Formats: sequence, structure tokens, C-alpha cells
Amino acid sequence: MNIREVAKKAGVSTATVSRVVNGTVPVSALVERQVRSAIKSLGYYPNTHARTLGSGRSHMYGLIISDIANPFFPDIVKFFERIAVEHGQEVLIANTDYQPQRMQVCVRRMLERRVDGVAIMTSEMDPKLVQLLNKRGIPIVFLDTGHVGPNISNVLIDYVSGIEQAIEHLISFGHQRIAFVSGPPTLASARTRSNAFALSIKRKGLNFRADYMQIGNHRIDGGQSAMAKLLRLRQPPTAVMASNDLTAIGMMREIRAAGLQVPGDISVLGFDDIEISNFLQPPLTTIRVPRAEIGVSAFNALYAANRRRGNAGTEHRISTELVIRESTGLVKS
Amino acid sequence: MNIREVAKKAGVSTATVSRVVNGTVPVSALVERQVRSAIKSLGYYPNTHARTLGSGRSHMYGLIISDIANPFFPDIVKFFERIAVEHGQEVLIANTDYQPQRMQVCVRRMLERRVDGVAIMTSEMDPKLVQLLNKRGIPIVFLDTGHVGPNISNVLIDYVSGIEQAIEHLISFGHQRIAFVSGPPTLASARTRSNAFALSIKRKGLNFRADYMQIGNHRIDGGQSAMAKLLRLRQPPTAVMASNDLTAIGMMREIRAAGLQVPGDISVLGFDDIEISNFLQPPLTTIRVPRAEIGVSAFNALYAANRRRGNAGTEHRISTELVIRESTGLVKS
DNA sequence: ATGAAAGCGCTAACAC
DNA sequence: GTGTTAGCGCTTTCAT
Repeated sequence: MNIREVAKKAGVSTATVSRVVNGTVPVSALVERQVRSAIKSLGYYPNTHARTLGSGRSHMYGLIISDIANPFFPDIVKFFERIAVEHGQEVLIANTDYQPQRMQVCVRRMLERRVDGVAIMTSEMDPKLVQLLNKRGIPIVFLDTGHVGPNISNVLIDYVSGIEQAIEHLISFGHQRIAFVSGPPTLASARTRSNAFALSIKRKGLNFRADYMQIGNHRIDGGQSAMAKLLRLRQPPTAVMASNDLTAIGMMREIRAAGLQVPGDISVLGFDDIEISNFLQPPLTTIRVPRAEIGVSAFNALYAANRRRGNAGTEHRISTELVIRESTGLVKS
Repeated sequence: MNIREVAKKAGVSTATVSRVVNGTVPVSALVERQVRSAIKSLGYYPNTHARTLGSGRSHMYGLIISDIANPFFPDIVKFFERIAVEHGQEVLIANTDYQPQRMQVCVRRMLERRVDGVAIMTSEMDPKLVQLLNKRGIPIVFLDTGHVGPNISNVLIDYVSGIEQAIEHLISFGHQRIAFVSGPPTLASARTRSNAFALSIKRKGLNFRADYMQIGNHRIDGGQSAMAKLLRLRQPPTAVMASNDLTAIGMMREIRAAGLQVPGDISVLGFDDIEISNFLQPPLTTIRVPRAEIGVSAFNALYAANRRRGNAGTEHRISTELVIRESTGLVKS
């Protein structure tokens, strides 16, 4: 079942069938009807591989993430895929499992499948591999990493807006001693969050204290041990913000283990707003990073890059916002 | 950059390059070295679309799920993809968003990309669409749905084993009055779970009571209202099993809202063991459905179907097991 | 508006 | 063990 059989049945050339299928060039109404009916009665589905070979466009976009089981990613994948399909494009998903060497395999897969663009939503990325894609003129979009350049776009997350809302929220509850538990310093986005916090504290006129800046690892255990340190301070904070929600979960566990209450004794804020945050006890106040929007923006950047003259990259800014639940409350007086 | 340039540079024919790349036929060591070096120096990556066209095999497998944001699916996707990549195969993921009409689009995508097999991990599936794939001889694997047939395999989940473990566990804590909150009766897997529960109750010599069988919807709100009904019974159960973890979350909320304790007053069990279950307060005792194994088995079934003579489908049985945490305890005396 | 025909890059059958 | 070459199914000039 191929285009030739359809052409024969419709009594036209294969070129005409192709025109009808792709709507590239106007075709007379009569011919179009004949072709469509032939397609239907034969149950014809175009072979996209042949199409790719002929046209040079695969209509596939790569999406490289760290780990689909990390609750941060499913929404990104979901909306990236949804909008891709709406535009008649296909998606190739690749997990690196946080292992840089697997990134090489991912890039190879993208290259072999001749994708029309790659969204790289991990933070660890070897410039050599980027070069491999870029040399071939494949549009790339990063998440909050690297800089815009030829065929390179960036989806930028504005952490500051959400963090400032959070600090204002805490101040309104009377908090003055606010601590922060960061992610691994090796992670660019973690550093960005940490810096944005330090900046906002000063802007809001609060006292910035180095001993209120603890290092976590974006996992539960890191949140626990960081919180343990904060609790041992002579003057512990009355509120603590985490660099991600898992860290906040760890913090809450540690607080409870110390016989204290959230938010009665200490207020806790997370970051990301992953699904489980709403199911915690108490439900976690957190800064939402709109992941659906990230997925959509990433796709749009790539798709646009293929329909634009020139190769200028674009930058897309995404803002964050505070989601108030029950892990924050009035400062203990 | 194509196979011809590599051939020229290595001073061999394109066929030989193909042989080296695919390792199909032995090639002299010298020639192999030359070819590999040419490939490397030219930065050659085979074009899989051309390969597909030439060979008739796309080396791509479709994976159709309901919703990647549903915590049941990420692990399946992750392990399906992992093992596929290990075998040099690609994965095409499609979400139906629980909408049967989107299934049509999914199947069309699979057909157009000429996948070598499709794993259908949703329960709603129009037989007409199955036929569309099956007519073309594309191997299909279902999750716990439909029956094995020509080119149709099935990954079967043995719910009974886990449920029996759970009931034994409850009995050992002294429970005799055990209720069940099911999923939507329209969902085949929900009915299967419900039936398995009823069967096990009788097998274990407990009293089966129709008023202990409540209907939920696999969401939190359904768990809440079902639990509310159970609490209003003259003789409420001392333990309740849910058809999935979200339902159990709803049940716990309702129990707490009624001023009762879990597991102090009522023991609660979930089903699935999604990630958040371990973070609940108290951590949820639940029946684990091994999703990694499902993903792996589904892929293996498809992959094997392509390397086997004949088109006989296979059946793969996967067992479930009880994960004991803190939402179950001694019956209140 | 439509058709003829030359690729696109690879595989596989065949010949040697 | 290696080369030659005819497809695979489509798109896209180039004519008409």
C-alpha cells in the first residue's frame, strides 16, 4: 500500500497524490475528491520515512530529559508531546538517567533519526555534543542553561518573581529569620535559585546570614541533614525555603523528628510544586514552576526555528508564582 | 554526509560500509578498520529513515499510554525506553489523555511511522483500531486486556497474589471486617481487582459482605465519598483496601475528617505503590504493581515477536506483592 | 493544474 | 569477502 497504488486507483500521478496529501499546491476539486476517496478505500497511510528521505524534514523533535520518573518531567513531556502532535510533529524522548555518558547516546539517536530540533531539558551538557548538533544546523533549545546563539534558544525561568512573592508572604506572617536549603552546587539551576534567594532577601531589607544558607542535594535526605544543621544553630530560623519540593519534604521530616511542628514552630516552603506536594501533611506551600508552559515554549522555540529565515535563537521567559498551602503560618511569638 | 562519501573515503563500496555498520556479514579486518576510521573522521551517522525504507524495519516501537502525568506510567515508559535503547530500538510515545478518539490519532501515528510493534497500555481500545494494526502484521502487546492471538500478546498482572498477601497481613493483625473500594466499574482492570478481592476474601474464610464493596473512581474524591459511606454503616469495617493509591489517599482524608486515626481506628491499604505513597502521613501500606517489569515485559514481547518465525502471541504473567508501611495496624479491640 | 522522472540514503539480492 | 545495482516510497524540480 503506497502512493503509487493510490495514484493508479485515482487515475492520477503520484505527484498529485502527494500534493493532495500535503496540501502543498492547489489541486482541482474533482481530482482531490478522487484521490481522497482512493486513499480512504485503500486505507493508505503515507510512509513518513520515505517522506523524510525525499524532503529532508523528519517532522520529529527530540526531547532529552534526565529521568521521566522524576516528577518534574512528566508534565513537560506531556505538553511538549501534545503541542507537537497538534502541529503534526513526532517526539523522540530520551532519558539520560543523570549520567553524562548516556547523553552521548541520546545525541546519537537524535542525529540518526534526523530530528528537526532538540530540546535539552537536563542541565549537564557537554559542549562537544552541543556542537555535534549545532554543526548540522539542528535547532536546540535549552532549559535555563547556556546562551542564545545561532540555532540555539533558551527557555528562561524567572525564579526571582516567585521567590519575592514567597518572602513577602513570610514577612506578612511576621517572619524575619528566613533560611534557605539549596540544591547541589554543581547544578546550575540550583545555583540560580540560591542566588535569587540571597538577592531577594537583601532587596526586601532582611538580614542576610550566611549560616542560614545550607547546602542540600535536591533529595529528601539532603533536606533532612540540612535542616538538622539549621535546628542546631543558636538562633534557628523561623521559616525555611527549599530549592525543591523533595528537599522540603526532608526538612519537614527532620522538624517533626525534632518534636517540632510545621508550621506551628517553623514554616516550610518548597520549590517546583510537584504533584505530591499537595498531598503532604501539611500540604506544602511552594513556588510553582509552570512545567506545562516550559514544554510548550520549548517546542514552540524549535518549531519556529524551522519556519523562520535565518538562524537567530530566541529567548522565552517563564515566571514562577507562589502557591500558598498550609506549611507556612504566623511566626511563633 | 552519507554512506557513499564514507565508501569513497574508505575506498570500498557502500555495501561494505553497510556491512560494517550493521555487522550483518563478516568483513576483513583491514577493510573494517578503514571503514571505521572513515566513519569517525567524517562524523558519519547513518540515516535511519533511509535504512527503514531499504530494509522495511523501522526499529521503532510505539508505546501508547493514557497520560504520562498519571504516576502509574512514568516507570513503565522509563523501563520500556531503557530496554528498547539497549536493543538499538527507538520509542514513540503517545498519550491518549483518556480520550478514546485520541486513540485514533495515536494509531495513525504508529502506522505512518511504520513501527515494528505497539504496546497498548491503556484499557480503552476500539477493536477496529486494533484491527488496523493487526491487518498489517504489526505485533501488539496489551496490558491485562484482550486475549492472546496472532501477533497479539498480553502482559497479565496477577492481582490475586498481592491481594491474598494483604488479606493475610490484615488477618494477622486481627482484622475480620475488611472492606474494598473499587475503581470505576467501566474500567476492566478495576473490575479485575475488585473480583480478585471478593474471591480472596472467601478463600481466606472471611465473611463476604456486599455492603463492604464500595464503588470509587480511582481518584481522591471517589475514595472520600466511598469511605464516608463505609463509616456510616452500623458496623463499619476495621480495614479498607482501595483499588488504587489515590483512592486510599481519599479514604485517609475522610477518616481523619471524621476524627478517626489511621491505623489506630481503621487500617488502610492502597494499590499500585505510586511514589507518593511512601510520603504520605502515615506512609501507605499498599500492593505494589511492578511497573518497571511491565515496561520491560511489554517491550520484550514485541521485540521477540519480530525475531520469531510465525506470529503466535505470548502471555507474560507479572505478580504483585504487599508492601507493608504504617497505614495498617492491629485491629482496635 | 498535472505528469514524468530524478533523486533522497540505505539495504539486500546477486554476481564474482 | 566485496562490488554492483535495483529497489524502498516519497518529494520536488521541470515540463507541459
